Amino acid sequence: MPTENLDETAKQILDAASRRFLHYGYGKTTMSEIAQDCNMSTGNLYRYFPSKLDIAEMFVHVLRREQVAKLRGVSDDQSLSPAQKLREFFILKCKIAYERFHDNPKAYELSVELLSSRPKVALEWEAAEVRILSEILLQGDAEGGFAVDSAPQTAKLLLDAAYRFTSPAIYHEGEFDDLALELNGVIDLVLDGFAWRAARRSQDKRKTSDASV
Amino acid sequence: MPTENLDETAKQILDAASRRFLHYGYGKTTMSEIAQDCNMSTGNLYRYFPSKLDIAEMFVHVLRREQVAKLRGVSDDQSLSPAQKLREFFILKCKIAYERFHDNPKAYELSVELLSSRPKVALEWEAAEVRILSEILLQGDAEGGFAVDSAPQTAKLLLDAAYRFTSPAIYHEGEFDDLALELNGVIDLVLDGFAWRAARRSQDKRKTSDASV
DNA sequence: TGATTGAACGTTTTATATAATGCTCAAAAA
DNA sequence: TTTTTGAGCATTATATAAAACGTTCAATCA
Repeated sequence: MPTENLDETAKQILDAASRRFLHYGYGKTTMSEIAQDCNMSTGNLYRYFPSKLDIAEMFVHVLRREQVAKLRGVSDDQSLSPAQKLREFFILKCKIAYERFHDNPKAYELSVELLSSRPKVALEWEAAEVRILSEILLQGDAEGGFAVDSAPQTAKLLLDAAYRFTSPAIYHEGEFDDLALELNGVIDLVLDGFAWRAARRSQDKRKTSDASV
Repeated sequence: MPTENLDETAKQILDAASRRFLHYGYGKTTMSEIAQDCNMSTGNLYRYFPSKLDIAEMFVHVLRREQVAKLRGVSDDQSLSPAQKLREFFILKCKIAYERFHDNPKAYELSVELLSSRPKVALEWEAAEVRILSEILLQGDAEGGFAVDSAPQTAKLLLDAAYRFTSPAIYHEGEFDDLALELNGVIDLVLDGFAWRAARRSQDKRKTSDASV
């Protein structure tokens, strides 16, 4: 579902719809308004998008791509250790969720509406994050700082543990810094868990090589 | 806010209200229905409870006391190690949230309504769990399996990490066993984190005692 | 032929009028 | 005096009518 493959007209529709979604929200923008903005009839919209909800899905898809790109940026940052990447990944994810909610309530509302009508989208989003996290975990495993059996499974586990801080569905009254502080506490503990497993693994190895001698 | 201190009449009111809350939900039971069940007028209800919401608060307070008692039972079980207690605590909390949602939607709905009108109640509930968890953590610290600096702070951290599995606000479509499996994965990692900290602490101690020689 | 239109259809949302509810308090009962 | 009552008030919920909306498709246009 890439934005690039879109027809020129489809892009125009998406653009007009996006402006209205951001300003007035999903429920308060009508198909005829979008059509008017594009100087066309409502019927013609359906030649480019199957439904209004599909326009919304494409809209959040664009937003989401920016987020995933940022998260991938953390994973690709060569100056960070795997442990630092893990921390930065979750702090950034937390920040994205926090700001989305506080700075852009319309986009937030739209995401909620979409996820309730299209649950599969949430699974795709999670899969994208699991992929990025898995890379970080495998790097940590290779360099010896972590010990990870199944990277995707462990990635999912980490997403679960950070859920409280990163879910857009949870309203946070306090400041972001307070939230980040608590999240860092969880990450500290998780990293210590990985450290323990890495230590145990190298200990096991030593035993095995001793036995084989 | 103990149930024992209640007037005989107040107990009768709470009893009648509880039956209706469970059967029809909070919104669908009226003060006049409660009054009828107690053979009294609506006005008289207000001599024993300040408002309908306060009856509801007392109702969930009773339910909640049972839950906290169960959780405390885990903490008091002498046959379990601190690590086992930690695991059982969260699995039980997860089970309570899961069953409340699936088996008793009316009570669930009531809790949601109460917590949105009375946010302080949620803080009290958390405080109760932090107290129980802190005891477990301190025991683990004393016996050497864990290393905990601030027990209440660490307890809150653990509640955060398990939020996804234990929050009544999150709907879970799958089976409980699947949920528990994932939760166990998080607990495994957390326990390894404690083990690492305990190992580091004893290592530091050795160094310190070496230096003092 | 391929693209576009806009009236028409069933559904959803909104506006409104009506009923019901939570709660108070002066009066009555105990 | 203390307890209870129930009509009355302001607010909330419900029912209903009207408007608006998403979507379709036969007709029109390029």
